[in-house]
This record gives sequence, C-alpha cells and structure tokens, in this order.
Amino acid sequence: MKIVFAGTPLFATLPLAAIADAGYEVAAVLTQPDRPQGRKGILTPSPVKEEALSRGLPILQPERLKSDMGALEEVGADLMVTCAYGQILTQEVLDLFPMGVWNLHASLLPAYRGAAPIARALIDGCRETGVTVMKTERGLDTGDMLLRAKTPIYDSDTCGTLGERLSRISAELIVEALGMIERGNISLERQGEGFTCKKVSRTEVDFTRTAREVSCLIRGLSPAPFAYARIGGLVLNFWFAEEVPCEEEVPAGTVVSASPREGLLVKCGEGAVRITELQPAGGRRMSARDFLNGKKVQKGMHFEYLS
RNA sequence: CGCGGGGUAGAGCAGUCAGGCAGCUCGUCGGGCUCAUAACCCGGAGGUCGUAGGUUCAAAUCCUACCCCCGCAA
Repeated sequence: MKIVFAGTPLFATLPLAAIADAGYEVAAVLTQPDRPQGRKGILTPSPVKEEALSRGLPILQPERLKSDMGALEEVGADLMVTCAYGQILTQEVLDLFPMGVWNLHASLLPAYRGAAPIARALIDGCRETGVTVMKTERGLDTGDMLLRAKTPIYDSDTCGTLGERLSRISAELIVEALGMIERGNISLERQGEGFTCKKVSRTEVDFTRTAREVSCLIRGLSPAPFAYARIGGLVLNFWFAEEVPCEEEVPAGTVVSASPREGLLVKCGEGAVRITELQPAGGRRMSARDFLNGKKVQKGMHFEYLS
C-alpha cells in the first residue's frame, strides 16, 4: 500500500514516523513550503520536512496544492493521510487516492473541529480530549469517523505537554487505522452535531476571571502564543500557573505574594493563581523563584489591565 | 536595513545617565538555635563585569568595532 503523508508541524512528525516504522511505503511527504522564521527571517523547513529528510523520503511542498497537482498525481499512491497539513484539499485531490484520504484530528470529534483544538480544549477547561481518525471530505473536519482515542487533561498540562501526548496517541491510532483499512475491516460512524474552533492568539490575562479560567488560559497558550500581562513597566509571558485558594480581600490582579519562598500569587476574580514559570520580555524563561529574586515585582503591586 | 530589551559570583538582578572600595535576593559551604525544619541567627567561599581595542591618574561605567541571548512584529 503506497501512502502519501501530508503534515506540517511538530505534532505530525510522530504519526509520520510511526507509519514509516510500521513498514508502509511512504511514497511522498506533502508539507508546507519553507517559511521565514524568527527575527532574522531565516527560511526554515517544517518539522515534518525535517523528519522526511532524515528518513530519505521524497518531499513535495507546493505553494498551492490546487495549481500543482501533477507531482502528486505522479506518485500514484493508494491512500493519503493528512495531519495538520495546513491547506484545504480540493475534491480533485481527494479523488486521487483509491483507498481514500484519512485525517488525524486532535480532538474528540465532532467537538473542536478546525484550527487549534488542543489549545481550545485546554482553555475551555475540558477534563478530557483525544484524537480522531476520520475520512476526509470537503467540509472542515466533518467526515465520518473510523477511530477515536481519549486522554484526560491534567491540571499539570500545557498545550505543549498535551500536544505531545496527543501526538504519541495519534501515531499509534493511525497505524491501527491503516491496518483496519488495509484489511477492509472498517465501519464508519457519522459525526453528530459539533462545533468549530478558531485559531488562538496571544492574549492579555484578565485577572477578574476565576483562578481556573486564568490558569487554563495560561496553560492553553503555553508554549505559544502565550497569555501575558503587564506590571511595573514589564511585560510577562506566562509559561505555567496553578490555581490556589485565596481569601484575601484585595482587587483582582493584585500581587498577594511575591517572595522567593511563597512564590508569585496573583488574586483573581475568584481564588488566586500561583505563577510558577514565566518569561519577561527580553529575558529567558525562568522559574517564578528566579524572577522574584530580581525584585522587580513585589507584594501589593497590581497587574495593569485596561480595556 | 521591521521595532525593542539584555550579557555583572551557580541563578535572578542593582550599579552605567553623572568614571573613584564589586552590591542585593536566592543557592552553596561552615557554625549556631531548635524536639525538629525547606524556618530563624552568625560567618565564609565564589567575579577575566560578553570579546577586542581606545580615552583617562583611574573604566562595569565614556568612545569604536565585534560576538552572543531574548521579547514583539512578520
């Protein structure tokens, strides 16, 4: 069975590796073109491209798949697996593969179709999420489902750790799915009523929300694009926070504690959060303890939040 | 030429504007207190101040060039 793998970010590298390691012929890897990255705008290959290169797999990275289908057609593959590829597939593309196009999506469909399912589930405070293998059709993540796998969301999870776990699960699940497809032993389940989520962006923390909401926002946007806040002329990106009870009668956004020993506690609309890892603009990521040793933030100060 | 912050002891920072003894918090080591402690008290070790050059009686600090790290934006 000849397979084309279409994917771009780090999340998709483990599934690609698993498919190749399971002995399937990956006849081509489709990924987004190299993009300028970072301050110097250095042209950087996608993580999936790196993985493909290290395995010596053929790579296709058309700017627009629609207008550059020749190469894909020439591969003559039986089936395509997509995983966060980043381009919408047209019906023409879907028709190229006799055994279908299958998509890995990092949510328990039909919930969280679309752009940033991992971050969104975390931000919304979900206690569970997962991965779905589905048949790709023209709607956005609406195709019939073949397999799903669940995982709990822990209070210790960030978008980074959860994404890593879901990526590992995806890798196992897609191999299992391919086995089923190969044996013709499949039964698909139609998706029910669901919803689509949008991609996430950098967000300023509103400490008038509950501690849980704040903690979920911070963890859902870590390690990118980050929840941030401003205090004492500083801009802080938050890497991790946990919710803690707090009876202090002070306005939300007030620094309740800022000693290296007690940590950085910020009063929220309900309860408080303990920021345990953060990064000041211009500085490196550090523990709250290290940050507080610099004495830039002290008890009684409050975070700015206008509009 | 996208905008900006930074490099000072193991960590996080102050000191630079206005040149004049290398400082703070934490860690670490030793001692004390305590039933005990990550708490508290006392003491110690630990620094080519990113690199190279220049100015000066004197440079972390002023001048020149370079290296490295990071935030925003794309």
